[in-house]
Amino acid sequence: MSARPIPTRPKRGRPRSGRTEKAILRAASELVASSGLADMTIEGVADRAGVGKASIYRRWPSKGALAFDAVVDTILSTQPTPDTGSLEGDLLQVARIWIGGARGRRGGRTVAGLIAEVQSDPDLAAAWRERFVSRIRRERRPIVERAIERGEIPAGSDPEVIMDLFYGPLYHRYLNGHLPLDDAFAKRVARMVAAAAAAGAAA
Amino acid sequence: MSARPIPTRPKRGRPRSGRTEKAILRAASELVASSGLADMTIEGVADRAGVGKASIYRRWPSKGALAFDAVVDTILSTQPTPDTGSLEGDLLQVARIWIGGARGRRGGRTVAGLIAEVQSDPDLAAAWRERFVSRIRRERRPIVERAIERGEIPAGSDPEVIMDLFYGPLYHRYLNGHLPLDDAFAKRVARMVAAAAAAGAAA
DNA sequence: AATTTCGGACGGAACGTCTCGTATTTCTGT
DNA sequence: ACAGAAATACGAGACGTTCCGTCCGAAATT
Repeated sequence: MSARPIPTRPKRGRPRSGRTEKAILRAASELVASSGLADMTIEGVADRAGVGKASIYRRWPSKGALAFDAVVDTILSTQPTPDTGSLEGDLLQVARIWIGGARGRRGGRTVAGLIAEVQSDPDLAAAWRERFVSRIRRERRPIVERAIERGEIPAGSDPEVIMDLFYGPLYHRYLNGHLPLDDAFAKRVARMVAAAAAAGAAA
Repeated sequence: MSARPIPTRPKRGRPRSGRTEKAILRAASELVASSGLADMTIEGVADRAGVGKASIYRRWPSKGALAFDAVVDTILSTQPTPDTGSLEGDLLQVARIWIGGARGRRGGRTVAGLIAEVQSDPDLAAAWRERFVSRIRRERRPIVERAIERGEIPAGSDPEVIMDLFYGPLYHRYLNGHLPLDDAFAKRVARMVAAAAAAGAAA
């Protein structure tokens, strides 16, 4: 699926050019940023990168896979895990960062485009889960664990359900756009999730 | 976007055939059910309906709009609003019905396909919000209102936030597929949302 | 010599537009 | 009242476009 930086035994023949790799990812990233993921095309990426299409298909199996690799690191690198001293405070912080991201990069539709892409491509869906969803949830897990250690919420609380209850509403408004994704919403979500967890409803 | 049953002044020329309209919607609906929304094509619909492509484009501006009209009524008609006597009971009932739907029709990916489609088409997104999201939320609103009347939750509780907190996690697992969408999850979501609302966190 | 790289050509699928000849309806002129 | 003209819809499908994913010959590198 993605480029493997595994240093394989040097084989015979001309080796792949690292320059080509970089140029493709860079071009794809730029095109997604300027035109949106839905309008990005493999041919467009090849032209901009000054590369043959075969060189792209040799490395990535589909448009979605390339877009994923071109974009996922940028998205992931922007969100640290806060430690404010309370569950609600941590959640609010994360929600604010998340909303900021959703408003930022190209109107924040990049992630929406990826989620859309993933709905009709099982392989890509697996990559999405493993390299994006699971990774973020793993990173945010200490928020719940610390809340348990502090005695804020019961020890048996399920971090997964708490994560779903927290991220679910954010993505819901983000993808449907039925109501604003603003700071007031961030506060309410953080407060409600913290309250539900404190009440032991996640146990 | 959709067929208007408004009795307009009869214009000159041959009127549109209601039979053609029905045939197109029926064919589109069948194709979505059998092949999935992503694989439905306008040409396929035209062939199956025994209709020219122009007759489709005369009525719907895009593939997404047609798919939406062909499918939305079927999805909406299957979900009554329960009244079990408690907020948590009502929410659990809705969650179970919702999950049942997500597992039912063609693996339940139809709604996922529509949400994906909507992410890159602003007009379709508006139709989605108005004719699907808002409609369901309007129908489910009594669940929250009754809970307020019963004194289960504070009078100032915001039904919209409660809806987001409830539906958000369901859609989150549905679209990402990172964890199972089962009855245990339904119970926990219902319990947590009810607990958060009872604690007055939605006020 | 072996093997992979490269840019680009190629065939295929689906899009959305357009034209054809025909059918159906309203409008206009007598 | 009636005939023709005008307008619009119809099914069928050709058309040009875009993009996909594969294939090809030549160049590059080991």
